Formats: sequence, structure tokens, C-alpha cells
Amino acid sequence: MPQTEQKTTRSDRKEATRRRILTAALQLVEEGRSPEALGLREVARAAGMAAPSLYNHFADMDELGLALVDECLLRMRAIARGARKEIINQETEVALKSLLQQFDKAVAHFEPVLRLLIMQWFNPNPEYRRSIRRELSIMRREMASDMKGAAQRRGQGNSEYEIESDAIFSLLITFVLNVLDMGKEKRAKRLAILERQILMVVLGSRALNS
Amino acid sequence: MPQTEQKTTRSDRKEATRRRILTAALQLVEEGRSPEALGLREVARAAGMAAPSLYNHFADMDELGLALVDECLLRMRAIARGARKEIINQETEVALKSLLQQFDKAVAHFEPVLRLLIMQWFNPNPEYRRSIRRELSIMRREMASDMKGAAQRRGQGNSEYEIESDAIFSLLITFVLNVLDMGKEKRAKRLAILERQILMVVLGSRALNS
DNA sequence: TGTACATCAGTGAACGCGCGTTCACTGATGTAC
DNA sequence: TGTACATCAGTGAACGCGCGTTCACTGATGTAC
Repeated sequence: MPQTEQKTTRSDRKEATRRRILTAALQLVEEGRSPEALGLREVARAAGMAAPSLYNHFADMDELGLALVDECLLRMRAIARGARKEIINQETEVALKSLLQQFDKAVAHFEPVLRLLIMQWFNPNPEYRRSIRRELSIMRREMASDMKGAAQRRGQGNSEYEIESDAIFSLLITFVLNVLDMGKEKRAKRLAILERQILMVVLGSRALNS
Repeated sequence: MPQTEQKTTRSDRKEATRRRILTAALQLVEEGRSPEALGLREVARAAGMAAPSLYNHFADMDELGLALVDECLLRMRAIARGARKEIINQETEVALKSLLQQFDKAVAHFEPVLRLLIMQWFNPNPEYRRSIRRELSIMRREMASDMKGAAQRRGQGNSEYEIESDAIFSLLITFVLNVLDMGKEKRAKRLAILERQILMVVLGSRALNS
């Protein structure tokens, strides 16, 4: 076999298997597995291998759980970023409406993943909490800097982006918390309320800084 | 024994034991028991009785867990109500500051209970979720009606109490979520931010309704 | 009031289950010479 | 290039543990007559 072809080394294949495991686990989550989300054997079965094999890739179940949470977080952040980029140069009011619609869609679509993340947000094991808090901070910061950029382009100064966008972020989070377990109609109502509330924050922030 | 003295009937004593169990469990929570909060044997030991005895008072552990959650919720609501009553006829700005300080104190004091409630808020078993959501609704409503009363006494009309107080409620909740696991200094910062954010909502609400 | 029986809160021991994890082993893949 | 050995991902079986729960039993309390 010529050297130029990729010869898949042993560690390559190992890495691939690791990914297969995580992907399988993620799929289990997305299918809405409830009972404490993920058992060793369930994940192994989904990945198509014997249970003890997982230990070739993860020291213990917490390591797998943490890797999975990181995977979910990464995915969420990517989506959030994409959504914001798409919106970035529309009118303010219009932007808000369409951003919220997109947000609502995303929440509905990733409901099981979000449910997992929320549960792990308060996992007794502090490593989970740290991972999630770290990622939340990052998303908060990104959102704040985006808002700052948008405001500057509009020529509006404001000394409290952080606080303002942080408030909006809080509203988004409680929206997610409230909306899991909700039917379509109630959900739509909630979304309308959320929109009003964000407007309140935006207007209030301007009032405070004028 | 004369009939006028209370003769403690069998069911009286049974009821008392039930309360003893719940109290013991609550105390365990308040001491900050972490691992999934409460095991059958732990609770039994804390209540000073053999494990199987619990089954004379609760059909299974979920029933005990739900009773405990209800207990916690009741307590939280009572405290919230007390705090609001105490505040009810002060100046607006002053009221906000002192209410928030009290809120912060309460959060710190009941941190373990809050942690339990938050975890059960997303318990896979939907009965837990329902209990907590129901209670949250009640607290939201109570808060809204208090705010409405206060506004009317000040002669300010506002068609969106619900939405405004709901936003503030959301901010309070995320404060709690963020503040668990936080040190004193960070916590104080967060409280200051929260105050600004609530002001934003209040001002924004007035702006929207003028 | 006294007696005979029923009720039932509480108990010690044990069960069954599912979980994460360990172990000895296999066989294909990589390495050294 | 061929051979002998080392590595190591993957496996079937089993372990240990702690959990909620069941069971047969006790003894004090209540009830009927």
C-alpha cells in the first residue's frame, strides 16, 4: 500500500470509536431518553459494542458524561452563533422578532438536549456545573459583544451593555425553563410575553442611560 | 382518664410520626445532603426509626419525595409572602433595595432547599415538575397582584403588570440559579446587577405603556 | 369493668435488581530485527 | 521480506454494592361484648 494513501493507524481508529460512542450517546439523548439520561449498557448497545469496551475510551462514566455535556454545549453555542450572524444587519425591531422565532424553533428542536443540560446544570458533581456555567458565561459574553457592536453601528452609546444583555439572557433562559413541558399554544403565548419583556429591558436600559 | 383531656388516638400518633419523618428529611436537606438528596435509610435513621417503617406512612419513596418538595415549597411561599407584606408601604426605590437585600439573605439561608427544589424542577418524574411549576405560578401571581396593588396606590395605571412582574420574577429566578455555587463577593456584584436590571424592567414597562 | 379478639405502627432480615466496574482472555494490528 | 514478539481495542462473565422494597413477626393499642 503506497504511503500517500491514508493508512488508518490504530489510534485513528480508536479516536473514531470514541466519537462513535459520543455520537451514539448524543443520539440517545436526542431521542429523549429520560431515566437519568444514560446508562453504561445503553450507550454501549447504541454504539454497537460490549459494555466494558467503553473503558478503553473513558476512565469512568462521569468522564463520558462530561464529554457528552461538552458535546451538547458546543453544538448549542454553534447554533446560537449562527443565528446571531444571520440576523446581524437587519432592523432592530424586525431583528428581534425573527431572532425570537428562530430561538423558539431551536428550543423546540433541541428540547431533549436542553433538558439534559439543565439537569446537569445542577448535577451534584461540580464538574458538570462548572462546564455548563463556563459555557453560559461565554454565550453571555458573545451576546453582549454582539449587542454592543449593533448599538455602535446604530450610533447609540450605552454604558450598560453587559447588564442589559445579561438581563435579556436571563429572560431567554427562563423562557427555556418554562417552556419545556409546554404545549404549542401556551408556548406561543410565552414567546409573545418574552418579546414584550425584552422590549421592556431595551427601553428601560435606554431610559436609565439617557 | 377524663374525656376532656386529649387522648392521643392512634391516628394522631401516626400523623405525628409522619410529620417527624418529613421534618427529619427536611433537616437532612438543610444540612446540605447532596447525593440525590435523600435515601430511604438515611431518612429513616434521621427520623430515628427502622427503614421499613416509612412504608407505614408513604406508599413509596416518590410519595415521600413529593411530600418533602411540597413542604419546601410551602415554606418558600410563606417566606416570600412575609417579606412582601413587610415591605408593602415603603417608598418605591427604597422598597426595591431592601426587598432585594432580604431576598439575597433568604437565598443564602435556604440555599440547600433551593438546590433541592431546582433539581426536582426537572426531575424525570413529571409529578415533581408539576408540583413545582404549580407553586411557581402561584408565587408569580401573588407577586403580580401585589405589584398591581402598589401601582394603583401610587395612582399609576399599567396594563401590563403581569408581563412586567413576570419579567422581574424571571430575573429573580436566574439570580438564584446563578448565585448557587458563588462566593460572597461575586454574589454581591450579582445582586447589584439584578437591581439595575429590575429597574430597567420597571422603567421599560412605563415607557411601553405611556 | 373485664376479657377476648382485631388492628396496626414498628422491626430485623432478606430479596431482587440494576448499576458501574473489574478480570482474564482473544485476536487483529503494529514493531523490531 | 519474513518471523517473533508486544501492544492493545474489544469481549463475556462475573463482582460488589446500594438501592427500594417485601415479608413474617411482635407487641402495644383499640374495640366488642
